[in-house]
Amino acid sequence: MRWSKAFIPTLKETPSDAEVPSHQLMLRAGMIRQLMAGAYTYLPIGYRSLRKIEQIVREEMDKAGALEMFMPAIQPIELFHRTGRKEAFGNVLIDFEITRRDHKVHMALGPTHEEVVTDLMAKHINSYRQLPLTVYQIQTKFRNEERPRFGVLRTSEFLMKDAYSFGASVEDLNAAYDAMYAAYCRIFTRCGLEYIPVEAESGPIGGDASHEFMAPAGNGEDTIVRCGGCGYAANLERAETGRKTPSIATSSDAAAMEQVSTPNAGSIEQVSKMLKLPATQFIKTLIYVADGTPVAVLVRGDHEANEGKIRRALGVTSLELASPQVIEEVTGAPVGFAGPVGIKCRVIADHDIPLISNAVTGANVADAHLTGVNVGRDYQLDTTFDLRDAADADPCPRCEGTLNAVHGIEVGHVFKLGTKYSESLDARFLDESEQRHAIIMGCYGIGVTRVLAALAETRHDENGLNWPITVAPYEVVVAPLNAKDEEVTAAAEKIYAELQAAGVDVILDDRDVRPGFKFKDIELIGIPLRIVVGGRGLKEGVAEVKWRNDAEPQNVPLDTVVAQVANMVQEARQSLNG
RNA sequence: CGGGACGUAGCGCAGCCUGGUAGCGCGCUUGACUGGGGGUCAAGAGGUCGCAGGUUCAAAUCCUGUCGUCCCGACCA
Repeated sequence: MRWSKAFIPTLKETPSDAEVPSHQLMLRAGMIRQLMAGAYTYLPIGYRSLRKIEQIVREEMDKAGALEMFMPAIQPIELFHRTGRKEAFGNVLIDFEITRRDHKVHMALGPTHEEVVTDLMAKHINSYRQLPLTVYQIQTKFRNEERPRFGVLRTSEFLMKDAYSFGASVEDLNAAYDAMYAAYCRIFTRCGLEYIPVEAESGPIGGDASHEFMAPAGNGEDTIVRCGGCGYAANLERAETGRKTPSIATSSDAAAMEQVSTPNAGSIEQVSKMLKLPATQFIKTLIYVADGTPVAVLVRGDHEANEGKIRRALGVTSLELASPQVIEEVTGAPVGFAGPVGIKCRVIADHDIPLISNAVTGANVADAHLTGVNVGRDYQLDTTFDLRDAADADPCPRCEGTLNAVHGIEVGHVFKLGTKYSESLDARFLDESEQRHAIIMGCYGIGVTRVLAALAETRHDENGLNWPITVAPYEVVVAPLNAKDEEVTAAAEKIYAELQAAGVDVILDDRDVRPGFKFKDIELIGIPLRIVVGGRGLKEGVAEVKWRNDAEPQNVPLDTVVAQVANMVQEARQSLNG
């Protein structure tokens, strides 16, 4: 490619609408432009990078035995009714009616394709002999995000690779899942993206039925915890902590319990400000209704209750926050003043609760709190549970290490679906003994556009982007410093042509602009390898070669520069592709 | 859906409070010079001030409504 013939509208200044680095830099580098909130055009160099990621995904999917196909983005709403996902998706589903002759057709833009593939397989799979089978596609997905944000990280229209496995047994499912998991690791490695596979919500099957692949990034929307010691990593909702039940005894410096007036202050934040005591000194008392019975759940004031853990600790199936009426019945006070002292229902507490001496709690009286509340004396506990979200610095559940909370961007998800869709869409097969079973499914997604954004988000410096060679829009740029100097341009043209012939993805910056201008653009876009041909070097018979990451260029003789660069590119590719 | 901010040239912004001539930087066009880190000089082009209504002799400016975009939160199979 010749830069003079390319369409790379770089920006010197940062558009004010862009907040996060990936958005700012991709905009500035001329890779994307916004059409409206949550919808972006990929300009030529942005699309080149996107397609390179796509190709890596494709190669690894094929290698893992998945078969590529292509399903419609428009889907009949009826399929979503059958699986109950019209309601589950709610407003996220983009659906509409169109008129065809004399009748209306109600359809949706696919937010994903479980319904479509399962329907397809329902019609074509009859026998266990046709299984197992994994298919995939790379296609645009549509979701009406309530709040699109962070540029290309969260959009209403995005490119996704979605794969679906169909098996006759749990063994089939596990094999497909493991193959996908391994392929994902290779994909992200080849893309040069740092990633952490984490245990995620397990869904209907339980166990290790779901993993998310997270790219650690400060602006990531998800929080995960990870142990530096053993590598345990999990989604915040799912993460266990290594905390144990402490000794439950009244503190030796327990103060007298006192009731204080806290008019109209029902939240921890308000009371904390009023009493000038930190939230860590508070016991948060949440009233839930568990399988029809009210239960008080105690967590420390600065912690978040985890409903999944509470449900498991209680061994119940239904759990929801109690209504104001129930709360009044149990506490004798309006919402906001509940506490464990004298409460009229079962109480369960998080491990951290007995450790709070002289705690502040609601008084179970309107507009009043208690201070100096101590376990054993003022309220009783037999044992404690892990009832809250994991937090930074919690002990690891698997080893002696410590958990660290990190933000991450979800770039992939593998999920053991089971028979949820095959049951509702009647996708069944006959086994060896003519028994009919629902096909056992798995689904596996990669946000292709998100991988690109995550790379931009994590690989940049003050000068611009810094792409891994496998994803960069061009691997190498050849920059003649003076377009009017015939010797310089001739030398650059020669290098450019020979690199092309050597199979290197190269762009020639043949624009008639000053050197500094070229350097800035090249660094902003983040082309990994730069070859500079200038009058100065030419006199000595050398060109300058510099990696985007290097501080200083190295001089390479003109007659070997092509061979050397081709070699460097080859090695860089290999270090990622393996 | 709750809270907040912003819409003025392609981009970044000033002007608005206190109504009267639409301005700056970058970018763009032409020419000359220049040629190793977004260069200099000169001459230019480019605007329904988001949109609609209202107040006024007069509205970018004041009032009302509306649309759009961004941020925080809720939500995210």
